[in-house]
Amino acid sequence: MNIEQRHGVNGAAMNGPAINGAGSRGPDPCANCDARPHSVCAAIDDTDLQRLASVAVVQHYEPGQSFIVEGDPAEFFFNITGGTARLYKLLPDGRRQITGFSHQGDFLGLAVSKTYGFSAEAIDRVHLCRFSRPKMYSLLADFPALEKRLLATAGNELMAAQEQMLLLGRKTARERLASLLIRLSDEPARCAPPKTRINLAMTRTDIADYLGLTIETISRTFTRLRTDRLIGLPSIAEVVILDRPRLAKIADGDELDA
Amino acid sequence: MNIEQRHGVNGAAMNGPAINGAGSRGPDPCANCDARPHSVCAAIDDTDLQRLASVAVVQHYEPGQSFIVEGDPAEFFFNITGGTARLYKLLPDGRRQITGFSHQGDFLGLAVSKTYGFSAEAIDRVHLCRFSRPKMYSLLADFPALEKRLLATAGNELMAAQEQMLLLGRKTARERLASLLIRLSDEPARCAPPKTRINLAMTRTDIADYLGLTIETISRTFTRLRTDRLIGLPSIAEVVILDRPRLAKIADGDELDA
DNA sequence: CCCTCGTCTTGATTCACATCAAGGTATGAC
DNA sequence: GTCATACCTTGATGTGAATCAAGACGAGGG
Repeated sequence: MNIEQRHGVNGAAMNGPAINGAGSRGPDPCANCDARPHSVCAAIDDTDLQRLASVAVVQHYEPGQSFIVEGDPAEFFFNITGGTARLYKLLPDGRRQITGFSHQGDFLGLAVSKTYGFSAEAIDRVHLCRFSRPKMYSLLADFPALEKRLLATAGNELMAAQEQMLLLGRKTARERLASLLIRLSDEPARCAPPKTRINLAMTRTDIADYLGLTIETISRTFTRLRTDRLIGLPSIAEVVILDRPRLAKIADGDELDA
Repeated sequence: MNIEQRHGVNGAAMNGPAINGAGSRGPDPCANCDARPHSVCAAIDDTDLQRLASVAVVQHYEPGQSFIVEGDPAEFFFNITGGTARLYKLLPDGRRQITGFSHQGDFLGLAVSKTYGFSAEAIDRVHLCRFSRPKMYSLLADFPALEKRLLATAGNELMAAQEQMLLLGRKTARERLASLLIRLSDEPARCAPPKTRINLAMTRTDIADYLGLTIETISRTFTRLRTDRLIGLPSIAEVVILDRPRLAKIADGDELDA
């Protein structure tokens, strides 16, 4: 398994995230935020954006930097405005389980606990807004619509988590990878048709730790899906879905053989 | 496994759940509800209990009866007032993953979706309150404290789900069972000291489907924990924890051998 | 009491995936 | 260009848990 130490990124970028007070990058950052329509912030009216902006702190993280550490005091909530992050938990010997990937519009830190229950790390360059807990709570008190939206978000994440438990507890390697590919192809287009071409932001190691497998098994399973003409692999970070119906059946555990 | 829906089983109790309009079993059912302190209903003041009672429908289910079916229209929310239920998802070929067990005070149905994303079944005799979605939403609108409480609940469930993903994706059989036993020993006593004696409401099959294993592996692992003097098994449904510190270390993946 | 049925335990064997090991490929530094 | 470094792929082998197969135990019924 993956017991070896994971390396950080070297260079000045590791000396801390770039921080901007919300006021420091334009007249009204929230008004121009392209993540707002996709995020819980959409619950707040245009007229109240000043208030929202006043409690948000904009931050940027380089690939590999972590911005939530499991066990640390849970001081902040986060809202991803760009890039992709991985959320994960570790066992003492280094075994890692990635519990999810967060993208533009995702809200992190819902768990009401003294400390964070997971860690979060930037995969590519991540942009986010940070909210201190007290300020977030006062925001919630003032904007019931925000709370409603958060509740809906939490419900959706709960459903996704149950789906992932089914995957981890009961699906084969082939079914797991097929599930991931189907999900990724559906993902960013909220209502649009599923994509045929997928760009993998994450590495094979990330995929393995997300699906509860090893990189070798991921690699072999990719190869097998390709030789079965279900997918194409034009480059290492790209997947083309060639036979979506069959891939979807495999993902749902609905395929006689394997 | 599917005993429910059978008309003509003997005894009136099996002809569907017993239903009481909230008003039909006493002057103020919510005021006397022993689940209220442990549930989201605690967010509602004594003075507003009439309102709460007016939207709740009390129901009872016999062992094996299901009250949520995955894929059915999600018309209701549920609040367990007594007994234990299993929540699960199925694959077409019958593979089952139990995503959790619900007890007194647990709230079900948070996911905001047209249809239920999981099924729920009574293990022993289950008592619950049922809320129709529209009525629940109007209740939420009138009692912001209720919404806050639901959000907190959802956050906790999300944390539990992440913990379970770690278990299913990365822990060994021994670690999984140890984790379950530690959790069960902590469970009902919210702040009280952990129990030494655990009563298993669920069968070996339930445990297996919860931990992503088979009954044979569960049985062997129980035996092994017993021969290692970590637990005692006075009867088939009882477990006594003999060496909690070591069991907890195993559960956390913190034990050199196995 | 014995018999049945459902559940649990134990043993023998198999298998899917992990581990160990080697080589291939892409990228950036120099 | 060469070299170094990640990262990925493929092959050989090992192993933890699944599967297959008996039995054992306990509760309930006749």
